[in-house]
Amino acid sequence: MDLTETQDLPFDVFSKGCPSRGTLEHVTGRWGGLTLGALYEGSFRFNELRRRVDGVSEKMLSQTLHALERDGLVHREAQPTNPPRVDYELTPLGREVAQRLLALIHFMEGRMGEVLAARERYDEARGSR
Amino acid sequence: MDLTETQDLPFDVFSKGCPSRGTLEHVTGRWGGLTLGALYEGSFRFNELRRRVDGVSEKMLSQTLHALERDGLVHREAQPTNPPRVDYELTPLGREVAQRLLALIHFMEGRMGEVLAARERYDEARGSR
DNA sequence: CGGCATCCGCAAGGATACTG
DNA sequence: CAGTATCCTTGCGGATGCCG
Repeated sequence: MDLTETQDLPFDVFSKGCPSRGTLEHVTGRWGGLTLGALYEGSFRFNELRRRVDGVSEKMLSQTLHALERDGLVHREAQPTNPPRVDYELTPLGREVAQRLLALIHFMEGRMGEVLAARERYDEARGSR
Repeated sequence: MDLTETQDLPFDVFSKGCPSRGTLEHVTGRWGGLTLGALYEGSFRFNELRRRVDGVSEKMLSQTLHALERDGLVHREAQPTNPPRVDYELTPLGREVAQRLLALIHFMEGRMGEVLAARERYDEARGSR
């Protein structure tokens, strides 16, 4: 698999107006990525997700889920019971996206030692400025 | 490779205070991802990069490059000539990160048809509201 | 050419209150 | 529980000007 090759696809994320850039931002955005990652482990209710994605506000989680649902990456299953119960899960497409995203996340987590070391070298070289 | 498994690493991006979340945001941020993607194709000068990453401002590109350099993902090679010449390229670590990021990007680009279709279904179902 | 310093508008996003 | 609505602050990010 040659990742170097610039494929001749109709959607090029490097072009300003391309809709793929918007979707990429939903996926890699501040909360989008963490939400997809959390949902990769299973189906969760709204407040369960909130606890899993540490730091997300109610508003942002709601907004993020709507965007991902609209892009066809997340499925929303609502039961009209009382009290209401709503479950979120990944669609097949969402699973494939999340898998690739987690590959990146786990890789980063595993190399944080190198990253932190690089930072120290950088900060030391430029001291305080 | 089981991506489901929650590894017992010292760095967990799902926790609020973890430094890995910051680095992930540099990588997946609005311009970070596109910059890494562009640099995957080779070494480039500042203004070459600006042209490749369509829409990025001078300030944001500069800021992005600094963050990535500090995290040890990008190497900056400056020649003290006149006029100055500065080349940017990925470090080995940066290459591995970019590769995983591009896997995600190219996958998304290839599935944009499905995404766009899902959006239409979503918007139609909820019509105007 | 390759930047940094500054100003500033605006939208992302947090806190809170309220609804079904 | 599962959200929506509203207010308000922060800081992202664009524009401009200047420097080595």
